[in-house]
Amino acid sequence: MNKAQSPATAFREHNHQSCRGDVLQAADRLASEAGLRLTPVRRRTLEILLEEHRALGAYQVLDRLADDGFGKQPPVAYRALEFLVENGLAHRIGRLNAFAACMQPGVAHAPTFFICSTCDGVAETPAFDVSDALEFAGDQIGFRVERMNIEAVGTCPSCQRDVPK
Amino acid sequence: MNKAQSPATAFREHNHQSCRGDVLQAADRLASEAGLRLTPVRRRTLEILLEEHRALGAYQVLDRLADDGFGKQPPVAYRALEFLVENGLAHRIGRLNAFAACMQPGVAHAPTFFICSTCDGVAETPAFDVSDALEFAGDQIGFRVERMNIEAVGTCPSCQRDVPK
DNA sequence: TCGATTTTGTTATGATATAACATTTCAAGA
DNA sequence: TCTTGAAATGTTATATCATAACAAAATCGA
Repeated sequence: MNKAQSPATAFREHNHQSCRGDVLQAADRLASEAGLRLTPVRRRTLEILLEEHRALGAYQVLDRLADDGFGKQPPVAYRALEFLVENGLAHRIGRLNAFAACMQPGVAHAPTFFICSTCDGVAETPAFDVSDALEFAGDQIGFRVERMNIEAVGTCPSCQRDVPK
Repeated sequence: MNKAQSPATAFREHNHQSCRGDVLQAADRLASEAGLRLTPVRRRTLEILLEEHRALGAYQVLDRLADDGFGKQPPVAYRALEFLVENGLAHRIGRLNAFAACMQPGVAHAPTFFICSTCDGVAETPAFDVSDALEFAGDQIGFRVERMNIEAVGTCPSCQRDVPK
């Protein structure tokens, strides 16, 4: 497990330069292996999501894409984001109507997010227990689970320190 | 545990008339105990959500409220829905930008939803394992969980029968 | 009853998302 | 290498979801 894959890197001091690079590299590898077309807009979109450990709205992404000379209309961003989500390179966070890069690309997992309501930081952890439990709960009622969305809103360690309740 | 509270009633044959009544009754009791003002718009909004085991968008709710002589503008619905959500009588489903009545009002729980992508049915189950696991995962990284949102999208038992994969 | 507070309603606007279609790019087979 | 169909990109236009700001009415306690 590399640095980018260890749990909750987002909320800890880390070399973000390399964390970002790791994910991007994994995405490139994945793309060439799976025959995905990680085109310039798509790759740039992923880079944008990776710039910070935060979820970005589609229009924030769009602004940056436009700055870089890509199209200026909403579908440009939505399509790139949709591609990334469908191919497991990013996740949509329902609670925020926003998107975040996947920190474990290629590793099968149900995305589990911890969203800090103070700093808007987003951490993604493997949390297999959680997804297993949800899958099991589905089985119990005969529900075939296809996708899951697990989100916790609260306060991250660093924001707890800043304003100690 | 009454009928309305048993897991995944939504996906089973049941007397919806009474299931609805049970929840409404529990809401009334809760309101008088906690001093909540379950006013006409708010109560009607809850009734509307209870009419089917589906999540409704705010504008769908608004249309029905308007038909009943309440205000015709978005804030009317959003405010009533917000009140219900804040007081645990309804939940917002991020994935759908929609709202569903809480089927276990007054019972402390993290809402766990099973959303059928075929029929749009929504079941809420207690699934304590899931929320416990999520809470635990939060502890591990020092994240203080305040609210959670757990959603699974897939196919409900009855829709699996109709179109057997 | 009076005054403060909450609730309801309105207008106006902001934020998020997609449909439909034209143009360009790309990759695979002839 | 040329052709051609599919995929990707870009545009316009519009749909859908959500809230800010303020006025009027209802409610509740002193």
